[in-house]
Amino acid sequence: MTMNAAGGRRRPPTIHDVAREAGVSRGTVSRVLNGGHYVSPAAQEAVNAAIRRTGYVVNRHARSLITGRSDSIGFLLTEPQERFFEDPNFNVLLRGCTQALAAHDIPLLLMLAGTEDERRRITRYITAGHVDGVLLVSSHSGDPVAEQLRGAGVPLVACGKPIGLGSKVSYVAADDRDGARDMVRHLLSLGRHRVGMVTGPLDTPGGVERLAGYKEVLADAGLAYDERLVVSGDYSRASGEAGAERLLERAPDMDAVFVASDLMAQGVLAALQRAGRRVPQDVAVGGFDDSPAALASSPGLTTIRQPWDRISTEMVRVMLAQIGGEDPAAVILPTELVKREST
Amino acid sequence: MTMNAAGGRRRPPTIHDVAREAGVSRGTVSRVLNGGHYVSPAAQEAVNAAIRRTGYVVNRHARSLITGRSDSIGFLLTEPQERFFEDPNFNVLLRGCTQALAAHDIPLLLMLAGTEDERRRITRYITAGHVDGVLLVSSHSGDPVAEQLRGAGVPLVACGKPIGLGSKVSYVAADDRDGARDMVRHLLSLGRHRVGMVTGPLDTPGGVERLAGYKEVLADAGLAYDERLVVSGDYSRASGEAGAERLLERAPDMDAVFVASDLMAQGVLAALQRAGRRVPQDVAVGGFDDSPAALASSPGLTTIRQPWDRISTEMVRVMLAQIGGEDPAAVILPTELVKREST
DNA sequence: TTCTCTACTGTGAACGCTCACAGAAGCATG
DNA sequence: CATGCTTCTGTGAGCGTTCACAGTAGAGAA
Repeated sequence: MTMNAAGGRRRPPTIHDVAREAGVSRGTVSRVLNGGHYVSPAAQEAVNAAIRRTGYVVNRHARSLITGRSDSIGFLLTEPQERFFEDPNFNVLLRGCTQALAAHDIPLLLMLAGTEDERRRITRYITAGHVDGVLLVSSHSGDPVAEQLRGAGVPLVACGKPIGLGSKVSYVAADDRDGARDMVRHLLSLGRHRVGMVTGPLDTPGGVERLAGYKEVLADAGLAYDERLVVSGDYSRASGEAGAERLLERAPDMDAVFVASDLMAQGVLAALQRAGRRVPQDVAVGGFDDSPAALASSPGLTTIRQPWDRISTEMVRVMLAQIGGEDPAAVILPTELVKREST
Repeated sequence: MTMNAAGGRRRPPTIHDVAREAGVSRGTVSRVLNGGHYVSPAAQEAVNAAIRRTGYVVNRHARSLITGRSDSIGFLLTEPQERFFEDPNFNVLLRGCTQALAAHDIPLLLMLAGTEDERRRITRYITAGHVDGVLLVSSHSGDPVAEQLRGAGVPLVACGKPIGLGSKVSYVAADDRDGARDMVRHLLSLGRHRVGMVTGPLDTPGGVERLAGYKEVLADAGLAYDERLVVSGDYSRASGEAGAERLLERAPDMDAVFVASDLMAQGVLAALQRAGRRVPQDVAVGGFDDSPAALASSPGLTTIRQPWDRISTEMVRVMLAQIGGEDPAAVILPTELVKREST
């Protein structure tokens, strides 16, 4: 007596029911479901109406069984878990990818590889063909998981240029060097001459490139490279704090600092404030990422925006193209300077 | 000439291949795969050896097609996206659930419902039976998605007690009231008498319960409830900051404050420092959650630990029990006071 | 012996879909 | 009128499992 939904849990309609309802064959319904080529408008309409009437939704398992595709893709994070807990960039990227995939009706399977055990399990899961491809986030070089997946022929799209994986793996990245140049030019344009830098880890392309941009602009401006003005961190807040302390010690006359991530920049701000330096009056601070952390810090952080939305949509686009048989591709996206109160 | 992995992409072994290799029938292999009841030790061993030799992994789609289960479960977050970006608690919970599910070889599908459009899409996806159950994170009351899912009979386990969903939905929560009592007792034990509070949103059970605990302890200690000492926030950092400012204005003699989340407590610390109050000397600050934010703040935040690991494993346990046919259950877990430098 | 019971094993029939193929209909071309 | 081409449609087979059922063998009871 009640509607379908309540209690009963009756068997859901199949493609067969839809075909009968629409007065056509299974084949025609299937064709409508998959793009509608070679289907007459009349049949098209009849099938769509029948689908609406019956409330039919495709059984993905039956489809996958025959197509061999799972129509789902994995999001694999091989960073240590503390970084996942600390850095909101992951959340932004995760949300972007989830959304971009949802537009194609593809679910995202979350895979977090912290321990060695997890790495093994996840590798096995992926190489078993349970996902069609993997969106990879792993900044450090020599990632064994990525290497294995690539070897197994799993479509892979990395966020940021992966080190040591050859040209066979696609990636989407922001233009790190150009962004760094913009920021350092901005700092110089404020009349600062003692510009320090807290770099990212130098075994990552991002870390190297942002440092390269810094050096280039200094050279162009005729300023000598002073190694007392450069320390390196690991993108964590704590390393930013420690870095700033070292800089203040080694170069007390520093009047600006370019920090390779917003999270580290938060640490830098804290260290500067503790040391009694005013930001931006005494020391101007520029970050990188435009992560939510940049807005949350006080004063608001001037930073280089990574176009996270475009990065995630591009990752998904490249992934789908690759699953469709295209060759791996590299996409570099432009960054943008966002001025706030810290400079 | 090369091993299976490279280039070739040959057809993976099926249960049939394993059966032939082991000299038994498909049925026997299937029985070994599913728990091994009614299988002789000899056959058991032969099948396992054959599986190892062939590198067989089950085709989940074929299995799902016949069992009707998807063997995957969704993690649904209906919070606004800013909260997802700001609050590391979500990451902790997400990781916990991913891990707990992985132990059962069940993938986690991430579902983020920000816009109305996404809500619809996700609801359709879930009610279509593409997941076996949903782990739900949505603190606010009257969540229409949750209501619909419950109506459709989808197994649901919420994190935190859901409002307005009747008793038909399982949940796992920390003992908010007891945790709040512990914290306020701790603050009083330091000799403070003017203890303020920044509450969570009062349309959430967590918000209400933590406030109730605060009131209880004050009453037990014979202290009058002073409404100038209580402001409410929305768990965001910014609301903590604003709350602290209001408290300082309305009750300048405040010597301690209990903040209903660590994130808000970060904001409170910032506001206090800006107002020139020393923590903990002038004002002691206690948070709630023991989120990564508590460790990152300076001074380190005394807080009430929510047992995130147990919360996530319990959520998964209850979920699997429910899928297995058991009734919805409520689990309340004890909290723990973690002392750091802010008190 | 014969029967029953338990422990184990094999087999056919689904599950709901897509794909390849065959065929029909309509229309232009030889 | 046959032929070919294009557009559309229906049908059978099969994807890799699990499940129900039938059947076998061996042990113990009648």
